[in-house]
Order: sequence, then structure tokens, then C-alpha cells
Amino acid sequence: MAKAKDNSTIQANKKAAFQECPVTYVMEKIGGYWKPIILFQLLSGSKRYSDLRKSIPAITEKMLIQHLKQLEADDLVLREAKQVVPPHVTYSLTKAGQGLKPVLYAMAVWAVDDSKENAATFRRNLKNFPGVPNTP
Amino acid sequence: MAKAKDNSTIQANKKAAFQECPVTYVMEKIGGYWKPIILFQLLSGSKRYSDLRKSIPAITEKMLIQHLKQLEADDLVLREAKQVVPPHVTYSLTKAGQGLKPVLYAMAVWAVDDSKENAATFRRNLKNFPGVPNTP
DNA sequence: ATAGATACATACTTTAGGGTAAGTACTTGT
DNA sequence: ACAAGTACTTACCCTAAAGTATGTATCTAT
Repeated sequence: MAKAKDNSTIQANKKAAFQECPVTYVMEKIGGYWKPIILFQLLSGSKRYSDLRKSIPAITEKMLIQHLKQLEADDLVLREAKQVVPPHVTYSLTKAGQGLKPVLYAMAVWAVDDSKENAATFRRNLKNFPGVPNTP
Repeated sequence: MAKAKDNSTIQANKKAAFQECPVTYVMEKIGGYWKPIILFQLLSGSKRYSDLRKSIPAITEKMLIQHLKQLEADDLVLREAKQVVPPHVTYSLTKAGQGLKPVLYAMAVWAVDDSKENAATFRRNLKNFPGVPNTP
């Protein structure tokens, strides 16, 4: 993981929010660009490291293991390695990880609703999203 | 808002995830240290700017309006200003904002569950959290 | 012999977001 | 005359997270 300075306001705030706000607690565990996507992939069953890489082509290996390690440390995914050579490692959701299903589902429902209810806004957002050509 | 380079991988990935992953869509809207806390404050009813400041003492004014503006742009909160002088501005949740209630609730439920189920891990996390004295 | 597949690791750079500090405009109370 | 309260704004700095690039060990197939 990335090193973290012990005495910075940002860390203090993070800690406070982490302790007091359950939503932040969840964010810390499933936040970031890749974690939700990885978790989503694992919702459909256990996968090998290389399978994950293939099903998420845009992710770099660094990001992939980094987040897998983090998810493992947070007891959301389980790593199982067969002691063979060519290595064979599978990742799956733990019980706690499975428990996130309703949370992810609630989020997905809201997202679809929200992007439908104001489809115009949604499209505008996408248009104004940095790095998107205006009329492709 | 903070500037964002138009041609960066991070923005491209963000956009892709934003488009494809509903969870990321939600994260973009309620993620960050402060947004959940602000939203939580507004769940209990509309509040004045100064009230929000008082109920979230640790937040700076910059962060507060910055996120309020963002939330307003995302149509999650509604800003209402009385044209008087001393200004009088109230913020409340829009319908879309209210719609987040089940999402936030699901997250809170999971968080409590998770931090109970492995209370030891939770405490260890807190202990190892950067900036926390080992035995206060 | 060498290329490819497996599952990582590690050094180094960039960027988005969060933080600090100070200022604005206008009015009321003392 | 001046402090205090209202709701912001703006310029500048710092750090954590994301990205780039390359390396490692072992075996199999060609």
C-alpha cells in the first residue's frame, strides 16, 4: 500500500470519518475506481488472477493486485493458492464480501433511476466529463 | 471545482467506470470525505449554511460550499436563498437526494455488521490507522 | 534456446482532491 | 467606529492515490 504520513489533517479527518460515519467506513473498503469493478466480477463466482485481468482489460497489474491485497486484508475476498508451478491462484468473495451484495444492488438501482429520471443531465454530465470529445 | 487535465489516463478510466459501473456512478456523487456527512446532516431536514458549518465543526468553509455546489449540480441538494441582507440560504435534499436514503441505510447496516462480526479486525484497523497513538 | 504463461513486486512520476489562509460585501448591534 | 454575523470566493500548497515501466521465478511447449 501507499505510505501515509502519520500527522496530516487529511489522515486525521479520514480517521474521524472512518470512526463516526458508517458510510465512510464502507467507502474506505469499496471506494476507488477499481474495487467496485473487481467486486462485481467476483459476485458471479470465484476467478483466477489472470481471469480478472482479462475481464477488466483497462486495469494495470499493479492496481489489480494492490486492490486484491487490500480487499483480502479487509476480509472481503479470499485468496487461495495451489502450490503448483505455474502458479494457480483463485480469488472469491468472503461472507462479508457476499454481504455487500444488497449494498451494491441498492446503489445500482439508485444509479439507474437517477440516470433515467434526468437523462438530459446524465448526458450533459458525460459531455462535460473531462476528456470527452464534444461531438464525436 | 478543482481543475482536471483533459487528457489523462485517470480521467479516461474514471469516465469509463462512470459510464459502465453504476456503483462508480454513485461513488462519484456521494464519495469523498465530506459528502456522506453532509448528506447525513440533510437527511434530518433542511438546514442553513451556518447550521451545517456548526454541525460539522471539522469541515472548512471551502470544502463545505465546494461540496454543496457539487451536490447541487448533481441535483442531490436544493439551494434556496432568501433575497435579504444578512443572507439566508437553506439547503435540503431533492427527490433524488432522498432516494439515496435506502442506499445509505444499506451501507450503514453492512458497516455495523462488518465491524461487529470481526470486532478484533476493526479495532486493529483503527489501531493501525495512520496518526493514531498506540495506547492513549 | 527461447518465447510464453503464471502471479506477482518495485521504483519512479503524475494528478486530483483535500487543506490553509485570507479576503469580499453588506448590515446590525454597541 | 468597529466588531460580528451572513454566505461565500480565491490563491496557493501538500499528499494520497492512481499510472508507467520494468523486473522476478519457475515451468512448458516449440
